[in-house]
Amino acid sequence: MEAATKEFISSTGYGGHVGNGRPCHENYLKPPSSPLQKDSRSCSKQDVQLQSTRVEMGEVREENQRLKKSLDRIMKDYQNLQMKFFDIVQKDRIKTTNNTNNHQEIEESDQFVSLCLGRVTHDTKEDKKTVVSSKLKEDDQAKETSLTLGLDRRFELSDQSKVNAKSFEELKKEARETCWQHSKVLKTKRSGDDEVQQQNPVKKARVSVRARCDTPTMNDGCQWRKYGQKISKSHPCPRAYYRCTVSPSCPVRKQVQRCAEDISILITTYEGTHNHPLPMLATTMASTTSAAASMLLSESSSSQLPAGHSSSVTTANSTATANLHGPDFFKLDSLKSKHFYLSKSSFSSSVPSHPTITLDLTSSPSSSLPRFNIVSSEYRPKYSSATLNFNSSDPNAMSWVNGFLNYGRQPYNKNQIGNLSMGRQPVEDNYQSYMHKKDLTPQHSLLETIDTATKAITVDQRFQSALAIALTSIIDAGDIAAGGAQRN
DNA sequence: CGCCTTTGACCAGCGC
DNA sequence: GCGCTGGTCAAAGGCG
Repeated sequence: MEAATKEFISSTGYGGHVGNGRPCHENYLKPPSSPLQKDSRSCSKQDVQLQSTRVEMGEVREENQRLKKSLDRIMKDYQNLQMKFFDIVQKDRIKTTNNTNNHQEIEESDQFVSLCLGRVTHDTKEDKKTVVSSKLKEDDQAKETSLTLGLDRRFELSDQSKVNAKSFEELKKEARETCWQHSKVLKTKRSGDDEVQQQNPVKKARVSVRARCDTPTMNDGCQWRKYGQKISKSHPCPRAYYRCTVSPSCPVRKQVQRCAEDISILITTYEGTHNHPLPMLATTMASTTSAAASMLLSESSSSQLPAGHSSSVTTANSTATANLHGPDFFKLDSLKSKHFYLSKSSFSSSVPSHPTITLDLTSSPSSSLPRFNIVSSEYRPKYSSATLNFNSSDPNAMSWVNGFLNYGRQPYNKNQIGNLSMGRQPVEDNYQSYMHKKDLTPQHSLLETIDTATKAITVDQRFQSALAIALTSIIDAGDIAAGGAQRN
């Protein structure tokens, strides 16, 4: 906060240093250089200037105090809103869970895919599945504090299948545990997966992230090892295949490819679920992709249901809600608002592929759309795909700078780049966007408060810079406190 | 020496 | 059945 104030002062030119770098009070306290005061007119002129500078300083101090107070208020409102929103989400989750249980009776062989990105508590499974083996429960408990990234396939088994749920899940688990440890074991695993595929031909859901990035890959906080590269005829840029190397058994993979139209845009596609703790940055990224995929999956499932039935992706949603913390909170829940982000008519396509959702984090000068709007969709049969657009002509748009995810306006201090400097303002914009769509009147006054503050912020660039630094310092402090600040 | 990237080969799925 | 394509393997070589 102090740093913000100082920066604000210096950037506004109201700084306490005048000309020679000495504090101004030193200037006007210093006796005139000439004891004879031969130029009394210039001296009085100086006095006037000093007086006016003093007055300005006083005004700036008051202004800074006001800004501090209003910033504090915004932060408190923000936290309150988080808590309220969390309550709403929990209630929604309970409702969805009930609907899902009803749905299970109707759609016996329905299958769904869920995401468990970020910090995950697996107890939500127990809410959904009536038949869960004790072994799996133990396994889930063991993983309760783990972090996962990627997409986790889950299968809603038919009643018949439920009878064999244990053996089925055990097969899956065994296959996962032995994954990539040995080539022969790998083939065993793949054959195991083949069994799964035969029973459930739906491919793994993917989350594709489009972002401007000047490095070969985006730094998403994870360690990756390149295991292949392909050049396709239809695409001028090669596609690189990476797998997560944080844990040898981690099944998560990603594909990285430059956009054909604009090679400055990097398209990263994630697939799979991390089975190991993740660094903070990766968790943040995971939450973002999780939210997107949750929406996709939610729509995918609901699109196959009769009207009136809610999505069967409650596992994904409830998992996601368990991860709510910080700015991701908004994204997760905003994305879950299917009424806003996806239309059911969108899901009709013709080319079979992985269900894929695209997060467009590129900033396009031609776009004036608000963030988190869908601008285009690449829908495929059975496996829905969608594109979320974070585009904006607004410089606050998210982007990858030097390989690091950067939310919001570029910080003045470039050292902050690696810290995922996710400014509150864009988050608040997202939140407002969501809230306006949902028309949640109880928080309306709070929204107005935030809206007013947001306008004030966006109008005054100097305040933006001061605020950005202040907020970044808060976030940094939080990261340090959490011991999770990861810089790669 | 271990880890990583590169790259040609291989395999499976899909369309014709 | 054939060819194309996406995805993966694994040997070879580079690098610290």
